[in-house]
Amino acid sequence: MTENKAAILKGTLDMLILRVVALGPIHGYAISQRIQQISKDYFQLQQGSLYPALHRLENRGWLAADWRATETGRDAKFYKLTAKGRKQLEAEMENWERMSQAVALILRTAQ
Amino acid sequence: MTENKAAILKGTLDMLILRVVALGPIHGYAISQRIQQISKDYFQLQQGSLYPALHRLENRGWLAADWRATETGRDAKFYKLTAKGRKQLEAEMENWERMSQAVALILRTAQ
DNA sequence: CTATACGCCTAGGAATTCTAGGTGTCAAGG
DNA sequence: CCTTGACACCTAGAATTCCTAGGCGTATAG
Repeated sequence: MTENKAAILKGTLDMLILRVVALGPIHGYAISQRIQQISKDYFQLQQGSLYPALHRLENRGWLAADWRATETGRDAKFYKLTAKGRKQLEAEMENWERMSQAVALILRTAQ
Repeated sequence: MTENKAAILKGTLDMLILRVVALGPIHGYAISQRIQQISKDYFQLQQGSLYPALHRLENRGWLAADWRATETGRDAKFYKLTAKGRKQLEAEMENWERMSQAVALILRTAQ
């Protein structure tokens, strides 16, 4: 039924966004393109997931935003990581490592 | 706030349960113990997550159950994998591999 | 006889992502 | 000129999943 689409695992999106923003100031629309590009088209982030997530991250003080013009002259909301956001990203990455190793333990348990 | 607990990533639980049941017929209570044990106490599966998940998997035809006695003489509901369940498990494991590799691409993007 | 482990269950809340809509600008092609 | 598509933002509500917090009953150890 729904096994065909590359949906994003719930709880992972925040980390992915923080990680991409950590590469340098970037606006929302470009974040989704970048995530898709870096993941070699595996992740296809929907706008209805993207923007609420960005507002959530901003409300929690992990991202800060300001409006600027893009290279092509359009207005866009550029995000950058706050100090809190950087700590959060580190924590989430560590947790991801431990979690995926725990999953690996279960998946690879021979018999 | 909630950064201390080893919550299970949403969407992962079904795969973990299917994988443990694939090791041989086992009842619900033992499944949660086994997941905790194999993951070296990383995952602590709550009963309020476990039993609804088991019913879900049974309804989808991935698990089949029957009541039997445990070694200690108690009644318990033993689950085993169906053919459909085995296919589902394989699909979910493949998907997990691809997904975690896509995450790794993003987390390890230099710069 | 009382606390703990075993073994099952449910209702409701919290959190996250997706579907499906909407707005407006600009550039390219017919 | 005019329509299509990419760009760039937004929201409401559905769907899903997991957790919290209860509940039931039996057996065993202290």
